[in-house]
Amino acid sequence: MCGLAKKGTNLFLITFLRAAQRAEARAEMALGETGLSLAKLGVLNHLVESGEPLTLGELAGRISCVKSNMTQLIDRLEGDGLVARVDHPADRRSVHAVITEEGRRRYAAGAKIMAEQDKELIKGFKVAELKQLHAFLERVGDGG
Amino acid sequence: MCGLAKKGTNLFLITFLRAAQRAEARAEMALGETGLSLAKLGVLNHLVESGEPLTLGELAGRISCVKSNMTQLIDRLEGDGLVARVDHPADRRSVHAVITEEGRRRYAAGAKIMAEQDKELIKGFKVAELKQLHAFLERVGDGG
DNA sequence: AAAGATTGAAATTTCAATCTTG
DNA sequence: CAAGATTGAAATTTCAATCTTT
Repeated sequence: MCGLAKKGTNLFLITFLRAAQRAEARAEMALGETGLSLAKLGVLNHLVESGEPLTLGELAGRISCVKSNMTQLIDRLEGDGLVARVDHPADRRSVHAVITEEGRRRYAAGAKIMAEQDKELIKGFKVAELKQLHAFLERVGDGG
Repeated sequence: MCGLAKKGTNLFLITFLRAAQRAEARAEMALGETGLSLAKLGVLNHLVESGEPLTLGELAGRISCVKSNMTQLIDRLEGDGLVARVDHPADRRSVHAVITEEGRRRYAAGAKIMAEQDKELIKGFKVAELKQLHAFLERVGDGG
């Protein structure tokens, strides 16, 4: 975790990014015991939620990373035994990523940890406050 | 920018981290024209704000990164001509980072861009809303 | 031995180039 | 030639080990 000034600026943006750095670092740390990273968990999440195999290009799009990164991320997940590469039935250029049983178990464990982290994060805030914050985040995350 | 699921979860944490990813990506992109990264800008910020040279260890602490990372970050900043290494006057184990004139100019340019990004980010929100959001972010960023 | 910094290697992500298939 | 995936190299950060000074 590196990069942002702790003090010295009063930009909302800096406070925002710094808070996210902390939250992300804690999440990554907590996920550590499952052997997952946020990136790996994200891939498993999409495979579970979609309910069907996805091509690497599709996954890269959903995760917002470049295709070559997905190639290597799937390499690692395959090495972990959490996904498998399968030929695309129709298009021989494409490759499907399929989640394994172990992948589902690991995803469940990771999702549980993330839910705990989430609970901790919003602890002590009123519903109205969270609504406001959520509205802000949605706008930012959508490209505002 | 990679790692978080776009959809499929309803965790506040995910929405939060994903929004921050977007904001950070935009900030890095905008900073690009100055040749600075958020990490480099953070170092320059601390040197400017403190008003005096800082040791690499001190900078690493303020930026929340490991010391070896600061060594290499200062290597790059020195290569850019934005800071210089100077012997610590009292302790010969320590090294001071000093900002150069060019470093100050570059920092000013970067800070201006960040201010613009900040303005864009908070555009459309009321002061009271921002105060609440800020309170949340401060708590998260402090380690709550 | 402890503190400060550095070095070399590992991990993750992006970019440019390439290879295969359409 | 365009689309999908991969490979090899560059950039950034962290970790482990080392070197110097206290």
